[in-house]
Amino acid sequence: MTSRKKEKYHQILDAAVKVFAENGYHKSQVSKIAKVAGVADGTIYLYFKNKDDILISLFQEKLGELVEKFHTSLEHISNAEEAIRTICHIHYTELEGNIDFAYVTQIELRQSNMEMRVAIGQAVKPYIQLLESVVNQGIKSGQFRADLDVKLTRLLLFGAMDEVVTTWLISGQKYSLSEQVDKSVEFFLKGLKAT
Amino acid sequence: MTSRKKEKYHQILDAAVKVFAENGYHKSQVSKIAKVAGVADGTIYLYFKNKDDILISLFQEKLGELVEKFHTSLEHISNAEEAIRTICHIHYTELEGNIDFAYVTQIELRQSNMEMRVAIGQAVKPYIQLLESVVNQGIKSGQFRADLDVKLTRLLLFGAMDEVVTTWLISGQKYSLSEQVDKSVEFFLKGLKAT
Amino acid sequence: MTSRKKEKYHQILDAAVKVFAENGYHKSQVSKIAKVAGVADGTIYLYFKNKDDILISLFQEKLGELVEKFHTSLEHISNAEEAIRTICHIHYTELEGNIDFAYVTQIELRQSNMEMRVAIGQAVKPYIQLLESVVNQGIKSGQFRADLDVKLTRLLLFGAMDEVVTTWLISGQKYSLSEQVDKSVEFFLKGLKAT
Amino acid sequence: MTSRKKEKYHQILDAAVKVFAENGYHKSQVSKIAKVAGVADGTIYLYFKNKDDILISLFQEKLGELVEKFHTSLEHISNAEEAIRTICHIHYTELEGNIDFAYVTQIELRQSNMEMRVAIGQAVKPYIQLLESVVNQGIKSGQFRADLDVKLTRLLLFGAMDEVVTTWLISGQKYSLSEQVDKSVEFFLKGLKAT
DNA sequence: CATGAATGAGCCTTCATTCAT
DNA sequence: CATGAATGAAGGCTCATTCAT
Repeated sequence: MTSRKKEKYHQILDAAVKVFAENGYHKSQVSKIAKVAGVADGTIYLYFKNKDDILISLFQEKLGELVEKFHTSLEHISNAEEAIRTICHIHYTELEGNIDFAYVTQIELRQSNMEMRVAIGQAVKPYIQLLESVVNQGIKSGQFRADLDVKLTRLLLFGAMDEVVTTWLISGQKYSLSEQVDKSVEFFLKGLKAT
Repeated sequence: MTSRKKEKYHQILDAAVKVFAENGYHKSQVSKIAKVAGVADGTIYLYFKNKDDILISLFQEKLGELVEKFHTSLEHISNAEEAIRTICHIHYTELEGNIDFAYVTQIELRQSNMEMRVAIGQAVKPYIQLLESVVNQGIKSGQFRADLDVKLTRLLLFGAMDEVVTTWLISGQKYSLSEQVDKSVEFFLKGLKAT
Repeated sequence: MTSRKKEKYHQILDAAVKVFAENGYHKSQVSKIAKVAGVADGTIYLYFKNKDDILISLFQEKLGELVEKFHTSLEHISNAEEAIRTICHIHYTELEGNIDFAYVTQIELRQSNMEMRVAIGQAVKPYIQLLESVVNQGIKSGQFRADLDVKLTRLLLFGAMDEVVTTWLISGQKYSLSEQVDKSVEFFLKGLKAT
Repeated sequence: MTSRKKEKYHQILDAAVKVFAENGYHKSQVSKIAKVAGVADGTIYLYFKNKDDILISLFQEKLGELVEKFHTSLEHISNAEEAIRTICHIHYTELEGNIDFAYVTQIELRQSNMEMRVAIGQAVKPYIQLLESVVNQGIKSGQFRADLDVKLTRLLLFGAMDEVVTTWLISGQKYSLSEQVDKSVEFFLKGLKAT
């Protein structure tokens, strides 16, 4: 029973990614998602509160998986520099490898009202916190500057990577996103300064 | 004649900033903007092609002014480090000082379809190019690392600042944005590394 | 299921005849039709593509019924003169007996754009063809002149009857339309000439 | 002064024929007519009460000229048969030679509400009366049947010709309209009957 | 659990008309 | 007489959501 429920739940989410990515959030009708998912319109509302909820759930679900991946990959990495590199690598490659999800994340998800953004903020928090813990770890180990403002730094890191992904996406993915990892990480670690 | 035209044009844009900031783009009726601007609904369409055009024009107009400010402020600054600091300072303080515009820029503007994002991209370009020229100048002067990927770096800088502003905005502006300038700039210049 | 669907479909068409006849096509709001039909505005669009489609469907539906009547009545009539008389009789009496439909047919239907007129032309075709077949039959039987241009004649017949109906309608139906049958038919058969 | 007035009046009417014929009445903006006429929007309202009035005036004006032509041509024709032939000839050739006006007359003019149709009816009246007088004359001279219902006959004649023109127009003017004169007149004179 | 027909609120845009200049 | 910027009423259509089956 529960597994069947989950099954349909994921059917709908999978359909939603496709439809949102193809048409954009506002131009995606719930009925279209239902059609792609192979369920009736009304069935959507047995699994989701409303259309917004589909987008939020979609994001939470997928981001949850992603954060899972981050944690798994970082499990045996104690070196902060290496951790930063790993995070950036996963961030870029995962989105590069799943353009539909990337599209929803970088473009459609921003088409949200204030309430939704708060919900989305909650979903992103684990990732932001992951960044924070890595920075903290780096400071503790002496690899990173002790005077870093951790709360600010995590934003700067996330924002920088986020912008790179979005620009790559809007450009039409004309170049390799994963090839930007090394230079991005180098910027994070060494900054702009020559010395 | 032309000045009167411009007058009404700006009346409408000023009204639009307020209305968009207060209600969000999709929940802002054109008639509401007209009311706030003190013109008839139809008058809007003498100055703008449609609702989207209001948002785009608004952004272009205001961002144009902002880029103007950047250029003016940078005119007598040849030091690349100082230029980065100035840019970040203006970026943060201008948006901190004009929350309505910040809101439209950081939140509402993202609620746009692909076509609009392209138009917006065009408007942001001058700013991105400004960042690029500063980075180039820093490399040339030897202040910045010669191996920087300029195209990537400008995105990392912009994305980092952009995220800081958005997060500050969504947090409810509970802290000072302009106080983040120094630490942000330090991150840009020195990166994460301890040495 | 299907019968219920048909039910609502005809509910809407019946409402449309009334509303169009009373207010004219352009001054008839879809919402008014919905109200009279006892359905929600949106329901209209489950059965019709748009407002134009209502008018076209209405015409096709009703004219279809009418052509049916013509065929039924002509089934056992082999005499061409009698056939002409029957057609004219049905044409006048049916419209006289259904003023709302007559109004829509003679007045509102003409308020259509070129695209609609093409669709309408298609619907009228069976009737025009009926006229043609009767004329052909009359020629074959020797009752009608062999040198008649059939394609032209059918138009002259239709146009003449059509104008009589329209004029009667615009006059405010101050006289009996069906009483015009004999004289009309006599004109068709004998023309103007004295001999 | 008056002549100048008339000048602009006709400028506008000429523009209106073109614009109505090209776009249809409902899709023709007053501003478009003004543009084509080379006057300001507001100027239109110095010469016409409203948009409807343009169409009606246009029709009255042009039809007046046409009726004038009818009268001139019929001046020296005392033979009723010949008169019918002349009328049909002028009716077809004039409209064939002025497709814009034909379009407005046969298609756009029908896109009118009840009030307009009454006004139009008034304008057509002289033509209908002309037909009536010819029929009367034919009866008096013994050329036409004495038992003709004159009021009905004039409608049958007008309606028949009108339909021929409209069908020719909608067909895309693929054949010669003026070549239909002889057969049409023959139908009017001899009717359908063989003997 | 699932369906899908029905609902009905909501809004951008057009354009005939006016009137201050 | 002429202008044309400004007006503002008006309505077709969409689509998220519901609920009887």
